[in-house]
Amino acid sequence: MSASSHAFNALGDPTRRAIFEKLRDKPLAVVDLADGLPVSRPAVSQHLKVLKAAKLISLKIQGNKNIYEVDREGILAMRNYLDQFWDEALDNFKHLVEQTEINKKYSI
Amino acid sequence: MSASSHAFNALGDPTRRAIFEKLRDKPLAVVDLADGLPVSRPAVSQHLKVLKAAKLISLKIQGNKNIYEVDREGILAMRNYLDQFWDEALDNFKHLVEQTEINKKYSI
DNA sequence: ACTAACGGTAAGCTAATACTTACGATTTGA
DNA sequence: TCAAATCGTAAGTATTAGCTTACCGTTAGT
Repeated sequence: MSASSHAFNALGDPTRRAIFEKLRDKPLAVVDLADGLPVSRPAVSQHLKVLKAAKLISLKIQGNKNIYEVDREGILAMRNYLDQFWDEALDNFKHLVEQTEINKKYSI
Repeated sequence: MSASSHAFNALGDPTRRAIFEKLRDKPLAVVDLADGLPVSRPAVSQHLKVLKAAKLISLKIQGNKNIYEVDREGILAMRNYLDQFWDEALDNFKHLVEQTEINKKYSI
């Protein structure tokens, strides 16, 4: 099982995408994530578990609260997967990200 | 329902990913796609329907055979979605693809 | 013309999964 | 210290979705 396969599966669910999109702007606690969503908080917790396993989000515990934030590792895995099907821009893009500092730690 | 949501759902299934990956190198007919996969040919047809709806593949009918090939539109939709969560490389990449001929028709 | 190959769809079954409620552990703050 | 808040997990249910077999229409080739 590659890393990207978990990620595609994770974002395949509409509720998980909604959670993921809530984290786009800023990190949020579980209660804040559940707020406004049409499912219960335990359901959100279960989705967070899947997103975390896919390395699409990461967790930092702040006392009482569990703060989740976007993790680029899962996103990068999906991008690399998609790039296999992408002829024209692929070479140019790869050269670009090789020079990008933030990506070096993921060793593209 | 955005275009990318269908695409993530489509690639969330391992059998569909296997089908999609078979099309990475060259277009294939349904029988050729089903060959080697652990599911029946009708199952493959059903998966192809989902992949096509997600605009990840397209179809050209050649007489007897239905030839499927990778469609960049769905891939591009997913990339654009993921770029929303991608701070650093985003701006540079966007400038790059704007200059890439093949992408202009999708109006990034 | 007739047979074989290709492939989409329908019907039905089964397994996966998203959801709920209930519970317990930890932390905060009054 | 004790009540309230946060959040993960377990158990159970119900819907989803992927699979099979059966069937039918179209095209290719003899």
